[in-house]
Amino acid sequence: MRRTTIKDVAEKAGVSIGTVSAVLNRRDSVRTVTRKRILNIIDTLNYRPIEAARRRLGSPSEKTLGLVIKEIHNPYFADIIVGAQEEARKHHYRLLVMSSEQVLSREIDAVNVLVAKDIDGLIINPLVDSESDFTHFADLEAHNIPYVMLEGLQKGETEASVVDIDNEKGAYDATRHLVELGHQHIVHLAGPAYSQHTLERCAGVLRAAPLARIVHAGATLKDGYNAVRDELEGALCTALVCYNDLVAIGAMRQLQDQGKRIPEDVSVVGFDDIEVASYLSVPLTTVRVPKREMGRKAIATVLERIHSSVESPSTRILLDAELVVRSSTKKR
Amino acid sequence: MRRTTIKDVAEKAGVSIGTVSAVLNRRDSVRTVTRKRILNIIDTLNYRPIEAARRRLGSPSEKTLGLVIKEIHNPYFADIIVGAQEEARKHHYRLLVMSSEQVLSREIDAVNVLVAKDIDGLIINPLVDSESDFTHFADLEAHNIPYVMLEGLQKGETEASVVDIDNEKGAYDATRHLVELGHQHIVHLAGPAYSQHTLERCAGVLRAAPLARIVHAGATLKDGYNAVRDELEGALCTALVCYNDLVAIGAMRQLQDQGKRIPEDVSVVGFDDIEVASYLSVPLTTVRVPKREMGRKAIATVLERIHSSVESPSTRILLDAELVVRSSTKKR
DNA sequence: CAGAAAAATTGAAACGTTTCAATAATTTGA
DNA sequence: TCAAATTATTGAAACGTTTCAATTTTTCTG
Repeated sequence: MRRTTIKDVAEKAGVSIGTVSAVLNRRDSVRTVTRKRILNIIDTLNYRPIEAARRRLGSPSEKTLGLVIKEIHNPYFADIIVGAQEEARKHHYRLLVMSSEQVLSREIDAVNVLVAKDIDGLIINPLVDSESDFTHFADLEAHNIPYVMLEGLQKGETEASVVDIDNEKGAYDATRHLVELGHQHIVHLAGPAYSQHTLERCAGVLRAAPLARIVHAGATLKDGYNAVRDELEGALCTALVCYNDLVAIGAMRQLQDQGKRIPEDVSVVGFDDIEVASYLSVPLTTVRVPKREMGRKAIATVLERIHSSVESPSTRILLDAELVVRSSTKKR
Repeated sequence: MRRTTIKDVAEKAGVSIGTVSAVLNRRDSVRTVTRKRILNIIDTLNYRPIEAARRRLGSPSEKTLGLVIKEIHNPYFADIIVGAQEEARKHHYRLLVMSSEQVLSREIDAVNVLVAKDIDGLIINPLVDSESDFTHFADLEAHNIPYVMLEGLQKGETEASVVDIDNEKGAYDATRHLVELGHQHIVHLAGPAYSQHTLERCAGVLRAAPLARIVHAGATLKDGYNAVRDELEGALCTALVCYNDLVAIGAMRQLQDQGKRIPEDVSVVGFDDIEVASYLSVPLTTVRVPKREMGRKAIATVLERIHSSVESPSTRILLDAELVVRSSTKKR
């Protein structure tokens, strides 16, 4: 049972495959009658060109971009995806999304698949990992596929552009807010080791409150819940700066389990401003990250690189993030 | 600046492209010395076969499956994706995810892209739409691409298998729970029109509580929030059955804004059991849907179809969903 | 209505791979 | 050491498209 090909169409229409191809590619050199006849047959035969065969130097197939995120569960990424999709769509590009689920081998794998699927550009939120030998980025460069990162990487090896917010400043603002409210015992539930953001946000917290205690937590609801349970046992703590909103929600749940009230007993600040943050019983004070905007900007940036013939220099675009004060923080 | 091809490798290694191809495809007919030399050169040149060129009858390229969901923002889908990814991985398949964001044209588009990218099978959570002419499903069939739906469609036109839960029963159980608690004024915040689940769940609610009032809401946080604000103005209502957990959370927020307590004044039941449901200040009573399991099962089912040579009959697999009682519901 | 100009169509090469029959090189056995 | 057997390599066809120069058909002009 063979797949229908352009040849079948041509045969049935009594024309050459060249003519069918011309119709397919909307070249206006085909007579209206012929075009109609061919279009008809395409329809009856339910023919669709096999994308894989369309490539030829200069005709880079359906325009497709790839996006590799760290985890599908975090609404933070959902927003980035939506923004990216919007922008990609606007420029008639398709977006293929893959998630590394915080495993480096999967990140590498995802990049490989995407490259194999012949994408024209890539957005990636890379994992930070000492194991990382950066070959997948080297591959991208070797294949001449422009890419943009949504989180800078330490090593200067890669020449990629970065679209992000100023995480240090965001964390500083959040912590500063607590300090101004009179908090003296601030704990920072820090993010996962595989994230560059973790480092940047720690730095911001410490700049605003040098005495803050840093506790390793993670990036998920459970991480926040567990960190408070395991690390804050009876510890002196009047305010929590969380790596992100999910961690904050998890932490709040555990705090509540321990009979502590928010914000009366403990103030909590999140990060990201995911939608649900404002729907909680105690609406969360958090740092609003322009997630969609980041997605959009990232796409716009790769697109620029794709279309500029000259080797554009790598840039670092930092969007604004601002503190949104709601009900989870209170004067001490 | 041409891309490196197999020819370049062959030339540099002083062998024929056939030999390089043999190495690439792990055929054991290549002498160890030759293999090593070629592998080396592949490495230096950073060569990677252009996937697009690998297709030939019988060698269907990198094994890839597609997954089309309705919206990226709902954690419900995140879990399905994770389950699907797990199962796909286990069988050495890759998963490409696209979201229709509740727009039919995008769903069609997504299917087209995926087909063009040469997927071997597809999982789709289809939009219900009167406009839908089902051509994209017809296309899948014409291209002989097996697919599985995560939500049945009314029309009997398509012969696809379905993996789902018994939504009618789930909604019945949820509502029955409220009835048993003595509630007489039950309102159902129903889902969006584009979802088959909406119909099924309405039916379940009405079977358990024929007098329940059905209010059109939607599937998002905002939908829940707005529905309660606009439709329940002073209406008699002691219990809410929500289309899903997101709607429930939105509704609870609005209820709270109106000074109502949960569950003392109003009991609320959700649907899906997304992770955050159990982290809320008032943990949500909800119907637990085995989301990962569904993702896994769906993949397993397409895979079966892909590998069975005979035309396997379409099946309808219903997984178990059960009510999880937490704190958002209370005796009247 | 002929000839020229313009428009439409054809046909073959090219894209980068895999496959497989044919050939070449190596190993084995006596 | 030689032929046979085995193993390794080659070369060309095939996959389904696009492209573009060459050819054919149609339209226009006087």
